[in-house]
Amino acid sequence: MSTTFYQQYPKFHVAVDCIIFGFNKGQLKVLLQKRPFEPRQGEWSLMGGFVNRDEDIDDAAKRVLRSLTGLHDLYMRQVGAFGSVHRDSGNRVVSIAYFALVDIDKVSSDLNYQNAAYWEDLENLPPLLFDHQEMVRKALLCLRTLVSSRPIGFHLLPPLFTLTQLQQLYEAILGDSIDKRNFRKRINEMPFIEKTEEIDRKTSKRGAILYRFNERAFDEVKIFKL
Amino acid sequence: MSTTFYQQYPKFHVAVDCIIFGFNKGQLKVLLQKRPFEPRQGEWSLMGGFVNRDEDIDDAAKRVLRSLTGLHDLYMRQVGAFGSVHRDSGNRVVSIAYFALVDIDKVSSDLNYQNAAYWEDLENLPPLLFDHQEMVRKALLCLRTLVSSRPIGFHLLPPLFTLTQLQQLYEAILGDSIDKRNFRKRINEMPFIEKTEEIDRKTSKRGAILYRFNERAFDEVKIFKL
DNA sequence: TCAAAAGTGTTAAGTTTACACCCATGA
DNA sequence: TCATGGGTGTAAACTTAACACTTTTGA
Repeated sequence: MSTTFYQQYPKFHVAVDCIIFGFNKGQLKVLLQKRPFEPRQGEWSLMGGFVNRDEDIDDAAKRVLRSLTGLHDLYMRQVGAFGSVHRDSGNRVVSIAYFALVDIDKVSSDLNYQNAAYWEDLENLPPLLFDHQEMVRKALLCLRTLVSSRPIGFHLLPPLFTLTQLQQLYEAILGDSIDKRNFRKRINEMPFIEKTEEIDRKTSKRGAILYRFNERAFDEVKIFKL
Repeated sequence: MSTTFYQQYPKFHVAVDCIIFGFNKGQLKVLLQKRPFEPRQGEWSLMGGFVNRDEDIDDAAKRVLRSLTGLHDLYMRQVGAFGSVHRDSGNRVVSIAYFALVDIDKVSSDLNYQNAAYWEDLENLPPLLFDHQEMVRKALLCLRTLVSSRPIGFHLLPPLFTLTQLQQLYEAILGDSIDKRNFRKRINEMPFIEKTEEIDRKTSKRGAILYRFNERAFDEVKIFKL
């Protein structure tokens, strides 16, 4: 029987840990949790969970993300596996890190409250449990690489956004300032970023034009370009 | 006791699978193995192994790589975790894929023979076991991204190499042809690629200058640039 | 009326691409 | 002597970077 051969090898707990990025007031944020169980209860950590017996690891990540945000569809990518022997002081756990991008306004604050989860500025994170700091670092690298080649930033913004918001988002992700005119010129060349009729008056007296990401138009560009 | 909390969760076999890239005669190659055990014994697969109880996952990958190549120091990077429920038909196994770059001449052919391992052209791979095809695809994407931003190609070449070899290597990795003069111009601007006094006469009557990668010079460039 | 954010083009610098011939040598 | 792979520079196209003032309006 085939399982016999496998059975001589050790088994491990397998977990997922999620780096949930949000964006608000020009700041990139990460959703952190006060760890609700021992060991090291109360320390700041990423939201995680163990993989279930009949669950794909990606589905485990989706489940954890859903349980903390209430969101069913969100942008999520694997960052990598973390498997040092002593990375978790409780027991041997191999953990797969995922990052997710969410519209911070759509996240359920009830669920955040129930899970003792809080948005913290990426620039000013508290010390984190285990290797979670390293997971965040790698997730940010992943995000930077992706955002430079694909329009995924929209997942961090509300459906309608101003160009100033979009620019601040890119600056926050890339950690560098961008020339306003050059930025707007580039955006103007992207047919999938559409001007709307709406005006935002929250952040300026004059008001700023609201834009929208048109996924359909983006897919068309892809067809012709790739 | 802290382990109590963890114990309610399931455990899984955790494996590593290695995509070992080599380069010979203008072709990128992958080292494949005839799977030596059931289930699906005899099918083409990547070289893999289970993670040991007190072993980091990276160390497990190094061990597997060493057992098949005889090499202790090789360039290796994690590709990602693969964890679909039914990816392995033998049992539930979460597998972490790693790719490695080796100088094909330094690989022990005795060990290859003992492990029923063979170099196959990347362009012309046989059907592979489980999700190994997908692992190779992701590894190649990883490799392309890395090779475009860092000088890691040297790990696939002998210590001394000609510019033609180097160009063919880049062409094989990127899957695109490169203009010879533009390529050489770029290489010339890299102080860490050093001309030597040696001439290679294997591939041409006239002979070609052999070059060498100077890691120390590369590190100096890094210090000033980063 | 003024403070605060929105919006708008041009030029220079740098990078990338395209392209064709001579060289050295062993067979 | 000729076939084979090695080696070399320039100009055009394109991309990126630098830069400053006017507009609108609520307080």
